[in-house]
Amino acid sequence: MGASKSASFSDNQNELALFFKALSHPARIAIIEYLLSVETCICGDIVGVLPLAQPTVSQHLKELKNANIIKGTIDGTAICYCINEEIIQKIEDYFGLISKKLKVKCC
Amino acid sequence: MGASKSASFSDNQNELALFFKALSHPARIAIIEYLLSVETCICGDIVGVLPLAQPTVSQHLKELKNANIIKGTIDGTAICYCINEEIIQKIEDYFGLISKKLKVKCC
DNA sequence: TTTGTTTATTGTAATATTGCAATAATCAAA
DNA sequence: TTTGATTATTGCAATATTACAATAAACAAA
Repeated sequence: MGASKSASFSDNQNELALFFKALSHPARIAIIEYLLSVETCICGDIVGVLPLAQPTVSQHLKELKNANIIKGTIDGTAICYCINEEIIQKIEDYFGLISKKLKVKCC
Repeated sequence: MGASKSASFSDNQNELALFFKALSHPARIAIIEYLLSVETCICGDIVGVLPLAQPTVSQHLKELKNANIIKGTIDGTAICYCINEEIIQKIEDYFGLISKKLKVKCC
């Protein structure tokens, strides 16, 4: 074997794992940090910012998009990428919940 | 090629990516949820809870430990596992920071 | 239409992850 | 010391990820 036994876990567990998997590469962290640093969402220069070839960057962007972490809309020849606020809020809440549970229960 | 070009990114970006990688598997999410659900940190029955063989669970626990997400201390024949509060707080803060930036900048 | 610019897709090689049987290691209790 | 219980390690097969050259697709402007 070798494939992940995702069918053995709950939908919620798989969903969370997929979200974190999308963030599990430094290039994708760098993309998010770049999107946060620019003043506008319209940004057609992500390729020039990263130390990776264009097809590789395109692939990483696709993964972030599939995971619903960024949104991309066509803007002439360029693509406008934005961070999806909703999902960030959702994850912040998730860790907040964990924190709250830990404060009560941990030794 | 095919290996991750981690040397091309900052220490902080790599560190974050490694943290998320440790959470990028449903079994490891399940382990964390289980640790949160039990009333005490002393828990030698994680293997029985997961739909995976003992060596596989042991491997997942090792990865969570390496990522500093859980702490394990020996307690007789069993191992006592706990969630590392510090790192959870750190990540909660990270997403909080992203949220704050988004509220100001996003279109 | 041709050219230039930008992003996506395909194909492929290198590397990493996942899962588990077999086995080892550790330690408490008989 | 032997037995039983629990966790770790090793070795290997199946699968997934990463990176990029080559190429395609889409579109604006000359």
